[in-house]
Amino acid sequence: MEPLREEVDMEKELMQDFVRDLADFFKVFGDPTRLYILRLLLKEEMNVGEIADALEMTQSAVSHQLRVLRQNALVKYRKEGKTVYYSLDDDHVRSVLEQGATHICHKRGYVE
Amino acid sequence: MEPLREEVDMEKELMQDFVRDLADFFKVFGDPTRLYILRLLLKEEMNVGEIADALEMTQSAVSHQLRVLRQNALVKYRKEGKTVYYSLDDDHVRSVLEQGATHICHKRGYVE
DNA sequence: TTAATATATGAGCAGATAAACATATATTCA
DNA sequence: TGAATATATGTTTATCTGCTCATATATTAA
Repeated sequence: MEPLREEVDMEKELMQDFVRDLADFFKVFGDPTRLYILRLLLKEEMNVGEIADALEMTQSAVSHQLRVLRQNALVKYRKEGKTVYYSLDDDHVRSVLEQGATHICHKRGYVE
Repeated sequence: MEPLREEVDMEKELMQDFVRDLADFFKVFGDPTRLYILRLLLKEEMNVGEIADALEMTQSAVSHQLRVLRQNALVKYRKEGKTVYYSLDDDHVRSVLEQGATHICHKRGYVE
């Protein structure tokens, strides 16, 4: 049975939404500052000030990027008094970072 | 033994180069058009015209994006007469796409 | 060689984005 | 309550990016 015109359109739209979300997801990894932050959080939970100090960046810049990471569900946070501690949200984040790193290592010839 | 100042600087620079490369790598995945192209090439080798037709985009736009994919070693190509066939270069590309897709599926609640 | 076809590329523009700066909010402590 | 501290956010600006349009290159066929 042939699919209805509307079903085809619907499926196309769902696919487009998915691709847009996927692009947004990867876009988050596509900035050095955000990767530096994720790299820190890969090791341990940290608060905003510690991250800013470690990266020698302004608190504002770090906070803006943390928002991007939050909105895309790559990090989670907990509040303790005035301080906000951030950590990685999801093991997929770890996997994606590792896959990417592996690719770069191969490209650079660090590994066969 | 304490590392020399220069060694520390060197290591930092190498790390920064690595992070920059990694960001560039992910940036390539951070655009819907490029994901559409990769999605097509995931299934089969295609030439530029076929890709443009499939995506209903101009040949120029597709060609520009293929260059980005080429420069970042995500696709390879072979020439046959006037026609240039593109395909995925590397299995890491597949893995990264799958990891990303899995993340989105989880986020959307398609999978527990 | 000339025409036709497939692809690549340079220039320009409109929209997106990251950081700086200033300011707002929230929490603790005196 | 007011001051101090930690973080978040609105605005602006310089830079980057993806597309269009025009053009260049390469290959084939007449």
